[in-house]
Amino acid sequence: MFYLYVMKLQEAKQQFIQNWGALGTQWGINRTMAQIHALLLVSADPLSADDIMTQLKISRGNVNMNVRELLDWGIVEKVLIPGERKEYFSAEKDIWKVAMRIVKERKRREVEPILSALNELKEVEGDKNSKDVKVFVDTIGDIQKFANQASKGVDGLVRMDEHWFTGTLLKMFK
Amino acid sequence: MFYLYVMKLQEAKQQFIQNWGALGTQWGINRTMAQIHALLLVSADPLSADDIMTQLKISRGNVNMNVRELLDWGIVEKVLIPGERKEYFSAEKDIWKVAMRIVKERKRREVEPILSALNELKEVEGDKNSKDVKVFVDTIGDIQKFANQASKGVDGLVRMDEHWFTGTLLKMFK
DNA sequence: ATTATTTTTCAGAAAATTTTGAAAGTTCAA
DNA sequence: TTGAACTTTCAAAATTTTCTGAAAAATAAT
Repeated sequence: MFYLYVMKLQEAKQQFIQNWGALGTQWGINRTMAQIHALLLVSADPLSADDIMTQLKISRGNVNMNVRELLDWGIVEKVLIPGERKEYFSAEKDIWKVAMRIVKERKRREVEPILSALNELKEVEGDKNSKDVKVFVDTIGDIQKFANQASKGVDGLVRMDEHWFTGTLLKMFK
Repeated sequence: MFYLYVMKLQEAKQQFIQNWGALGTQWGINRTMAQIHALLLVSADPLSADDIMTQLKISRGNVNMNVRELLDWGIVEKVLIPGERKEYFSAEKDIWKVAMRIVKERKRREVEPILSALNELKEVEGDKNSKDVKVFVDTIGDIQKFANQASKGVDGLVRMDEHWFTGTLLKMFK
């Protein structure tokens, strides 16, 4: 009876980890990183590198690399257990915070660099009456305006979150 | 003099296409697809498969495959030019509409399937007082609630857009 | 029908990304 | 110090994704 129950939970976890990994892939996040995140999300207690290796059947190097990345994203943290030599890891469980972090980081790492690159492109020389030049300058301009606006929207959301969002709005999700 | 001007525009376009391709990659969209999209975005007139092949230096098969995908996403359309045998393609230039489409499609194709998969995972058998089971069920539940809420948010935005958003809010971006 | 033009398909090749595992590096207790 | 326990690094290997190009299929003109 106990055995049956353990099997079912493990099965469900496994299923979730696979799904999460596949979703990550489609969003440009490497499969293993998403799987480690999923594993930590559904683990009641922090896990060591060895635990992760065993559960996901992946190498030590792979665990190390991807855990470091998750720490960088700020959605997993190192947990030191008194009297233990090993490092343990646990994931932020508040899914709103996780989403916030990801959006914020992607903006910072990916959107902002591109935006500043686009800035330079507005200085195209040439006849402003040429259809080609006009379409180019307009398109770049529109993308910039859009991205800047979206960027501000994200900032607003994050700022709000830091005040009362988690306490108030999150309750709507519960 | 004319030559100089053409060079600069071409250079700027090239730059934009490369940037857009790189950004796409990081977001799980294949590089070529993003590049074709970028090329069409900054082209005043519709382009044929041959035009795209030449400008991006890629094969016919590659063009065909990725243009089909862009058509599927609904952000590029086929343009038939009277008296011409070839098919031409042009991109939706309203960047708000493009963003809307992408968000909507990603939701439909990627988020919804995962959500329904998560549904099945809530039926984990076992002692509801076990810490492991509790953490698992809670986490899955929170993700579902969050994703459902976000999903509704997207729907709302899309529905609004179909009424007055493009006409009204878009002006804020211009 | 026949032929010319254009589009689609898809197996194999190429490129890009991810993973491994062993060696090097750290850290800490004795 | 030494060495055991643990973490990090990174070149090479494995895997996954993307691309090519030629052949097949479709389409339209003659």
